[in-house]
Amino acid sequence: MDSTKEKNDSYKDDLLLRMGLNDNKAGMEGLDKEKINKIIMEATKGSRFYGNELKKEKQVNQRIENMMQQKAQITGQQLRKAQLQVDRFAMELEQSRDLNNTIVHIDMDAFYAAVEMRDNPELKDKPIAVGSSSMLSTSNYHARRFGVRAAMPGFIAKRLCPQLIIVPPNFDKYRAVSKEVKEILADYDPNFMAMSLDEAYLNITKHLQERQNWPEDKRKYFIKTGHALENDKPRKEVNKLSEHERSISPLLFEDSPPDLQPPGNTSQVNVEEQNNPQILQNSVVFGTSAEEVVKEIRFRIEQKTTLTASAGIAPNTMLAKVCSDKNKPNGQYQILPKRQAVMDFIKDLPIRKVSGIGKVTEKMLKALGIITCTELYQQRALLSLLFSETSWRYFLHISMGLGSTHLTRDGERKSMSVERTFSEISKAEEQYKLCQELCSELAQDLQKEGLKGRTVTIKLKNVNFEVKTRASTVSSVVSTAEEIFAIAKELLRTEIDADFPHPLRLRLMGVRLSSFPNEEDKKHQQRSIVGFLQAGNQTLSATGCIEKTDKDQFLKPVEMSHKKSFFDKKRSERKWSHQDTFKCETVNGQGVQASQPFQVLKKMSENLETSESSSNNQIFTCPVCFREQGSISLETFNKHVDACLGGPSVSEMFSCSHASSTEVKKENVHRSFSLCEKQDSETHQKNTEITSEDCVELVETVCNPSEAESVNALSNELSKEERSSLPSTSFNTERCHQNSSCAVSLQNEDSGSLRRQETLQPRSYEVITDQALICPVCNLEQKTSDLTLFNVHVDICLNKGIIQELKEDKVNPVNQPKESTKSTGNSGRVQKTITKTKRSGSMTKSSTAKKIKPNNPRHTLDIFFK
DNA sequence: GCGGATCAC
DNA sequence: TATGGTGATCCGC
Repeated sequence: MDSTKEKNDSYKDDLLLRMGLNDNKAGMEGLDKEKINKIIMEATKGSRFYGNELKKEKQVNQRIENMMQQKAQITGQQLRKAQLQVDRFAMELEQSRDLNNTIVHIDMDAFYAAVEMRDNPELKDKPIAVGSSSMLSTSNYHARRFGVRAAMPGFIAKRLCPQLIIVPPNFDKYRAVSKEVKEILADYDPNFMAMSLDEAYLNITKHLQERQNWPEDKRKYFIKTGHALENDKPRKEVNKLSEHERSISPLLFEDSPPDLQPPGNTSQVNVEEQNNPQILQNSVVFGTSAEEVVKEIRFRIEQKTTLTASAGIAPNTMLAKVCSDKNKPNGQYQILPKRQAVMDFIKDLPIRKVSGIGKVTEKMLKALGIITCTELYQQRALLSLLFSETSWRYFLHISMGLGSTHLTRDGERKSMSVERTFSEISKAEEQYKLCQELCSELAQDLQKEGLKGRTVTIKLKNVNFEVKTRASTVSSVVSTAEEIFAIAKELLRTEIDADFPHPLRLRLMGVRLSSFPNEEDKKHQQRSIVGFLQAGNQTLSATGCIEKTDKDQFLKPVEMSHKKSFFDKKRSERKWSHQDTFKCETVNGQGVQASQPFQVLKKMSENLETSESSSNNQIFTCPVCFREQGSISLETFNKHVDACLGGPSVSEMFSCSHASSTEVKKENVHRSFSLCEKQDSETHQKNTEITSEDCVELVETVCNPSEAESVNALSNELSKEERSSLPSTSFNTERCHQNSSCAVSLQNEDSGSLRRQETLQPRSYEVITDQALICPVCNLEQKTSDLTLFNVHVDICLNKGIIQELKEDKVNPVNQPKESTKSTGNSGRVQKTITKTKRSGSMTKSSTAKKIKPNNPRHTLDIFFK
């Protein structure tokens, strides 16, 4: 959509802040700004929505106040020092300024509304908006004169403009039109970056070079002609294009018929049809400059879709985006690739125009007297003391007119979610049901992209518009509706319980899955799998295609001998960890990583499970010696691998493993492990040194009176449903050992952190036992036969234990995490040690200046820093 | 890793 | 009567 930001400003800012400073252009016809604001206020005042907006505003004001206090404490010396450092960076930036690229930002004008108008001539001269009575996606320019904007609820829009026609969105249609536009764009930059259905960036640098040698013929386009009455229209449009674009006013745009062609004639002129003399009556030749190229693009878009687009041309994406807004609608603007041209343009540019500077950032900067880019530059030293490094560097880029000069390809998706707004739902039953439905939907979407992830997040918005998110990360990826729901349900339950006896009065619920394994992870896994299964094992088919390089690596171990193979490394790590004295240091919040041999086995077992032939005897290839092991049982094979590794029996590891895992960061998790492990070591005395030690260590660590209670507490955390539906079993050492068992081995890592080996995956588990699944935490038999689900259950149980532990911590402040934490002095609060610092070497900041939470210019940052 | 916030579209 | 959905990122824990 074009300038959603501006729409929000005029609507919300004026509504809430009544600052009257934004450049709302709604005044010429329709309603004047004051009247618009009055109507909006009347419609909104006293609503819950408004109440929440006020609350949020107060928070922002508080942030600003904090910032101002910090500002007041900054000394002249600090500022001078900062100035030097920032200027050094600014100089580097200046030196690396790149004006050699021609970036174009294309933005379709009032896209959805324009499509609807095009396809329904009755709407042509009327104010329309696309959306629903609760929310509008966009409005046409006619409606905008009444203050009707995107992101405005339809019922308020109706008050502003009673004649307003609200059209429900037809996304399929918009997608189809968008595709047509993109086909054109691809001619100029096959790697163009689509930001949405109606917006895209192009890098036409290469096209421009090639175009210089193009004959006129190649730059010639024929104007499609409709019936006689319309004949002149297109030509007129084209002529307009050759004139100053500024002369094309919104009024002209509004008045020009959206359907230049009669409805019946849908044929479009394109390159293939150019030779058809019957269609062609007129033609236009575009020049070779960037400006001409963009005119050509817009011309072609209009010819093909009967829709207009606006465009910006500049040396980088940030500027191009701002430019495309300049002569909207149906206009274009160029910043010439000269430093001075850039600076002139930037000079008085309000920072709010820049993508990434939103309402809050604008307000915070305004409090510092910063409205334009010039002011942003002038205050650069101060900003470096008040904002995070990410933020002030971003600000500096903007203030110097810098941005990305190349378009980065879309990275991999990081999350997927579904959420829904509804009329109040307060009954827990209905909330669970809804949650389940959302999980199902999400699972379907995930399946389409073949995604699995480890973090489930639920989002709740109550009737007062207060938003909460709650997340849980489990050890193995999940993707099915059942798996996700098992986790989401518990998160929801915790929230419901927390407010008991009051119900959660919800107006929105959402479920998100994230922590998808990245490419690295996948390759890693592949390698492990291939290593085990490549030798003529059919199960390869289950893993899909294998990369050649990976394959080679395992097929020719001898040739690889000069390098340390993956397993070699793991083997030495393992030995090293055996020799090293174990230190029981935990880092709060530290993730647990799988130790390799275990991981490998897990993956292999998964493969066995998923393969069609899951008989016990398989042909295995040892990942250590790379010898085929013939048709043997898994257990025998495991023993062989162990022998190769010189480590403990794999079968022991299996039996000494946990059916699930979570992060070992809370003590009660240790406790449950210890209890279990204790039993385990009694029955299995052949534990490795390291595990034995660990067991002792752990048992000692938690050997206090509350330990048994902790386990009980965990099982008590289970819902009534679960308790009633499951057989009540006392903690059973035998089961603990056979079915789940707990602590595996602990490695001493470089960081000195305590890590637990990745616990066994359910499928591995299934390989070795077909007994009932009993949760090692709550000790209850689980109904499910789905092992992933079982795993999820155990993770949840463990997480619940963590929650329980936190509650205990609250009650008893003495019970604080002791490792890797430091007291902050005054407050007595405990902070986690900073393990990672993003600060660049040369930059230091005043220790007194606590960072203000900066804005989050998502893709702007992408664009800036990639 | 979690939760709140900000931003874009 | 009534104020969206999806995805990303950052910061401080």
